[in-house]
Amino acid sequence: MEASPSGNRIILHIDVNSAFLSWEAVYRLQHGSPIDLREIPSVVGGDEESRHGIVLAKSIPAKKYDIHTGEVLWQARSKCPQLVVLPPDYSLYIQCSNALMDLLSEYSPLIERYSVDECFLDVTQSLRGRDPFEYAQKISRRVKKELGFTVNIGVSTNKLLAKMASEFEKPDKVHTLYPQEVPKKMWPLSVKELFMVGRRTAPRLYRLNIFSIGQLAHTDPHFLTAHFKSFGKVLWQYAHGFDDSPVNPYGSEAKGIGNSTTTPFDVDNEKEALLYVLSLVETASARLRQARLLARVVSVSIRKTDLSFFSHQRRLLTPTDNTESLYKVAQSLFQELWDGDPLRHFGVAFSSLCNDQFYQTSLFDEARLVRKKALDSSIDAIRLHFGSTSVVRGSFIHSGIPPLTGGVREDFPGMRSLL
DNA sequence: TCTGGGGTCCTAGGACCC
DNA sequence: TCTGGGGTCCTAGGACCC
Repeated sequence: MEASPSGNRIILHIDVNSAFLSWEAVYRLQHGSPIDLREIPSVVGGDEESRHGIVLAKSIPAKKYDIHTGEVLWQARSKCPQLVVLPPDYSLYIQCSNALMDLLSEYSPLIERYSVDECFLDVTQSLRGRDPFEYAQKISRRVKKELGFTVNIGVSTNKLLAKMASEFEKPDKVHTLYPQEVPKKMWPLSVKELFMVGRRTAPRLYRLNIFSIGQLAHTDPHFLTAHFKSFGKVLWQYAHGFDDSPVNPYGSEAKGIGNSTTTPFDVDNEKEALLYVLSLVETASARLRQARLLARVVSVSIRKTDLSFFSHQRRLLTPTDNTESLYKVAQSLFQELWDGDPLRHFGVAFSSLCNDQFYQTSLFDEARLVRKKALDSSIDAIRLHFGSTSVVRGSFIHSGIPPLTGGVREDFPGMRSLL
């Protein structure tokens, strides 16, 4: 293994243009639809009836109507009455995502899947003297030809700059953002365009008279740490384009597994609320077992009708993956958390995970635990073979509440908020 | 007319220990 | 009659990413 002549890495960031929407468009074209959704104002959006009605992805024509991802659908429609709204089809998106990752892995084994529609590729060793920009263009053309959708590719010497570069002009574009190009290409941008500057940090920076990424880069880092603590240093480094995080092909181990849901109607009684908590524990604990992990921390979260958010968590004496044990903790957490106000959202999450090979139990309750474990495995196996609704707890029958809430999906590495 | 669901990381404050 | 200081662990909340 030899380093590139300059000692620099070459990193690509590949980002599918309007991923969910492009994938829907390609699928429909392949199935005989005369319309390319990418060419008309269209969005993929959740179901409004059940209060999931937000924009998940938008076409470029929809963007011209000032429609944003995350916006509520009725608002998007008021901006564009002829807007076409499609329901999401996650299994299709996973297939498209996998196809893309398979194709890209041919260009380097150092591929890190950052989300369902984004990845980093370290091509330092695979370039063999070729020009990185042309190499990226070649990859991009092949994706378009073989998979039917377009990507943006950012080219640079680290992940941060590659990611910033892929955000430049869209769609179907390759951009470079090498360190020497930072003053010209990145510093003029608004500070809100910088990775990690979100809806809360941007206004705080404006109040400090910092409006462009260049101004942020030229701010005394001590001044930034005084205002933002350790995050101030991150902001300053990112504004300069400094980042030495590696492309990690295996992703890091999961730190937490959780499921949450917004309910179709406000929940105002404990019985119904606990059924939602149970249905989330069922799916989240099945994911835990599937990943062969045990949890030491259980947390329960709720959102009230005014969208205020609360959570309680508890550390267990012994890690477990047992549905019943986890539910008991979740139940008590919910009871100490809830003050009786109507709720619109529930969440259950497990963290402080450890490998299930070291499952240790006291002799006292070993027999009980073995039985519980056997029950979980049988139920998991039956659900796997006969469908997720083949075994349902009696308490859910006629309750109007789905017995399993939240997906037991193929595991994607979680999104890192830092690179 | 209220905004999904999956994550990661950081921080403040309190408990507790020596 | 007055309670210092350092360290660790835990919890709740808040920021960010897609």
